Amino acid sequence: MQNARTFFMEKFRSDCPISCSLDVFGDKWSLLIIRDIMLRDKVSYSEFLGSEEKIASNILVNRLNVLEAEKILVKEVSPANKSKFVYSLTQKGLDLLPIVIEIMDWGAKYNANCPRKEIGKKIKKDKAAVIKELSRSLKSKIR
Amino acid sequence: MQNARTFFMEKFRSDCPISCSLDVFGDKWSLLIIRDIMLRDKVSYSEFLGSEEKIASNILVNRLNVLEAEKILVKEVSPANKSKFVYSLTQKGLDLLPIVIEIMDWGAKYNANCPRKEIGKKIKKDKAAVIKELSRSLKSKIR
DNA sequence: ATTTGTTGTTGCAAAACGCAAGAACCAAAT
DNA sequence: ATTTGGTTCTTGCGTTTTGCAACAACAAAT
Repeated sequence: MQNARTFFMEKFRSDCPISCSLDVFGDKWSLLIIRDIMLRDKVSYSEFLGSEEKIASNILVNRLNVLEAEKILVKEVSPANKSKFVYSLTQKGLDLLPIVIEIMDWGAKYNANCPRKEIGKKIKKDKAAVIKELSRSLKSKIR
Repeated sequence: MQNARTFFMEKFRSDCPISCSLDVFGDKWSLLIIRDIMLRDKVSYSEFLGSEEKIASNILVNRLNVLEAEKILVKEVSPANKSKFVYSLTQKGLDLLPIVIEIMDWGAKYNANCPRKEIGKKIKKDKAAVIKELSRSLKSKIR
């Protein structure tokens, strides 16, 4: 049995909250999965696998497992299809929404090749309102 | 000579602004360098190298080069010490501030081992005010 | 000339990633 | 019972990235 400090040290580089966050989702894929759930109504492995960025299946499994272990996502058998799993956000996962929105806004602002769609224009006009609205509609789906 | 589309494809996985952003700073180190500049008044290679997370020197050089190439940072000879370089944020780099603040807030909220310091408590109380205030004070230093 | 401070490089081992193929599992259809 | 189709997950293998340690390059100060 290891104490809390040992556990912490094995997992995190420092006690800086930014560093700790990046230890969890600081990679090129994790937040894209979160995006798919938050903004594209995707919920299953096969839907994530189909996204345009073409994540490899082994990487996807690994990231889903990490996000589940971190209690950002919850995995359940689909009510509609018993041979399928669906992933839902937890409150902790939903709280990533402001980060995702800010990243989207920055990316749209500085990439001519990333045309703002409806959501992007709304963000540019009133970011707080978009976060509030989305947060409200996602709230009803959290586990 | 390649056209813009080819250039874009070689660099980015898709035209999603979130994906494009992660293509630039989606790793465990880039935003820690930005944090050091924004919140800890660090400006030089040796100062970044000294941070508690202990980045390797080759990784640091690589990330600084990427951030400079992306026009997030600007590298100049130090006015005070001619054998030293200092890195400054550009407007594009400064615009990462809301992302950094949101990540810090999330990390502090969900890690018992990341006690909120003064800045963290301010963020919890009034996030927008902190961003506004910091943005204002950093604005005078951008290149 | 030597020392000191700062930035950057190199070699090598370990870890993570990307890709392709296919295995495991389950449910529904035949 | 067997097959089919859909979904999830694993494996092998080559590539890329990372981490680590030592050290090289350079300029300024002594």
